[in-house]
Amino acid sequence: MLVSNHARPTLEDVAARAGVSRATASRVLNASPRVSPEALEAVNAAVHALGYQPNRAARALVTRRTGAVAVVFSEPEPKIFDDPHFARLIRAGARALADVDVQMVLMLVHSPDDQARAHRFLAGGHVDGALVFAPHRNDELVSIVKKLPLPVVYAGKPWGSLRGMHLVDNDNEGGAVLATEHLKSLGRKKIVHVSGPLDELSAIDRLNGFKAALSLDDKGAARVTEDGGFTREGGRKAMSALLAKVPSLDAVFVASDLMAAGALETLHEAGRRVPEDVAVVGFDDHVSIAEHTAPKLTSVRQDSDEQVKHMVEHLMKLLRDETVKSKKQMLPTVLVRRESA
Amino acid sequence: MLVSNHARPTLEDVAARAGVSRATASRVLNASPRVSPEALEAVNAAVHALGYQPNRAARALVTRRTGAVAVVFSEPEPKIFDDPHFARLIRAGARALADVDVQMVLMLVHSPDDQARAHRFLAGGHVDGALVFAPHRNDELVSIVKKLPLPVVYAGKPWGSLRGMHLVDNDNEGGAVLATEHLKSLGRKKIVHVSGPLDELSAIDRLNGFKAALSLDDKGAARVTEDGGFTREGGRKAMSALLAKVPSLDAVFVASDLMAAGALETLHEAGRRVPEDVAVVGFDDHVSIAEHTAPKLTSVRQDSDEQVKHMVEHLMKLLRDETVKSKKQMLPTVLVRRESA
DNA sequence: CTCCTCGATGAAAACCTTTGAGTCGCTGGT
DNA sequence: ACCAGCGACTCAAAGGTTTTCATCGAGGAG
Repeated sequence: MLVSNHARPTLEDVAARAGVSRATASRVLNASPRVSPEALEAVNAAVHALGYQPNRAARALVTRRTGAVAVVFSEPEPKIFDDPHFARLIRAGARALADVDVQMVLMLVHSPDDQARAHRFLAGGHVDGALVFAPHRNDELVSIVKKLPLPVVYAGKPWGSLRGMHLVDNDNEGGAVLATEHLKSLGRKKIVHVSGPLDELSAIDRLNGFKAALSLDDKGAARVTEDGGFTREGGRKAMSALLAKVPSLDAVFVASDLMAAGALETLHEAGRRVPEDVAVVGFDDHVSIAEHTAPKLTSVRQDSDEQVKHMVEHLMKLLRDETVKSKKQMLPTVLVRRESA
Repeated sequence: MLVSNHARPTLEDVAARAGVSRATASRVLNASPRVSPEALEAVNAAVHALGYQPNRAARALVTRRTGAVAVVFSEPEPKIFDDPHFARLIRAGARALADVDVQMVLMLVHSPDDQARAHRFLAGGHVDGALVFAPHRNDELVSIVKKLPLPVVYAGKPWGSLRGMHLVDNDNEGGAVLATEHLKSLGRKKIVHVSGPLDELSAIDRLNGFKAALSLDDKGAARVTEDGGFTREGGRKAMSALLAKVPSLDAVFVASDLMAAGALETLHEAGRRVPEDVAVVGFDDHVSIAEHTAPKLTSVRQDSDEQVKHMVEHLMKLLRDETVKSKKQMLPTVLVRRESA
């Protein structure tokens, strides 16, 4: 009976061993309610004994479902991937998708070439849906993806019209308000801001929160804000510029931890003590950064794991039920106090 | 998710439009030599006109090939993923696999649970092969993967017997020799070493290179070496310990850039000037780190992009021809001089 | 002119699963 | 006794591609 034939067992084999038809075996595997307890048990036993694993291709062929989803990062500046934020998102995606037993197909798109490839791939029906990370202004990829008849969930707000889109965003503006209010509550009077690149909506939202908390108009904000480009080096430079523009500053809200790390270095070199002379609040709460700066960084936490988990959850809902309507989900942010403010 | 408007064209449609049979159309797509020039052109035209894309599932069903390969990172300490090295490898993998038009299925395994899942997945025939990154000693995953009838290429030497394995390694030992010789050539007399965790062979190889260049035995090496765990924080601590153990040190070879960044901070705090008092050489040549330390870091370059590219190439060879024999490939390393040594 | 060879092509089987339609044996109502 | 209804199952038809084998026609050798 036990044939150690190295060919993988098929559903037919399972059915034969369980003494039922292929159809019944299939129904057991798909948890159909219309099977008797005996059949169910017999089939399960056979599956176990044979170590049966459904053939994904055959299943995909008939269900027209691939059991895979694409995770797409659109980012013209490949070096930004050095940001630990990126690693965190990938990690979260891998985990969340594995949990629901779907394959994660990772796509990194930088060049127009990559865009074309992504277009071909996504249009080719190789995946059931996609998670898209495309933070930049006027990203061609978003227009491409929008036209596809493919369920997509975005991370954050992509640039452009949001009509009919599904997305899970962090409350960037709220978090920025939190940070700024905290600095105010410490009695700081000259609060400045290192922003992210203003072609990303998350950076704009954070800037807006900063402005709102201080009741600043555009002009006022411009006087106390510098763009740090979401890089460590950018954070250094922006901080230098701010020290020059506003020598009397006593607090700074930095729109990312990576930039904050750079800003701290600049402040240190300039002889300003943190938090005594200058209070600093970051954004992201990247433990691997925030816990290792000197002093440890107070930061606004956005839970990327949670964000990705929600994205996956929502995409699965979309895949099950085509009629889910457009939905924008907003995740709360919270201030984590450490030593820098 | 298919839209009723435009059902995707099948090979049948292409054949009809080109006025040939499905078989011939298929032959064209698979670049079979046995088709007439006219047929070839007609089919290509039809493919283009219809925007035809082969159905992957159907193809997989008959060829018993999935067109996907797994990229597996086995790493008990999830936080290590914050290392930019990880991001770089993923990026390189995504690119290299996309170039040969195969899907990359990313698997991150931390826990025994993850191992079980990976086992099921890899044994389930869901991929044609795997690229495995498993640097740690006695990694259970390696034993699991070894038993699978699945073509696998390893990154670096996994722990244990290498019989019959395919791998692409960097010349860690040679690079370490390079670094140490360079420090010697600068006239440094008291050279110490911050190693990686000694449950990784790459760390051991680098340590061995260091020992070889200085003709040290185990005892001698122990006196001038500290384990920095491949983390920034570990680098700081190891450097402190070394300063205590060998106050007169005038050079240090650090087994990774991330650790070197930490070591530089410690040296700075201790008032040692780099490179005047202490010369520092890192390993990895991570531009995003090495270019942004103060002073800029001299480092041993290992080209991860190249490594991954070779891994993919070799795996593809394995997939085409089952009879390729076991092969260990070694990639050269080279010293990149900047300011720190 | 016939017989062969050979290259290009087509018909059809095979890959493995899901699923709608049909079958079978019971129960319970009339 | 009969029939409707029902639950549990089986049959067999897709689903789109590759590949083997047979066929067909043309051209060369005899």
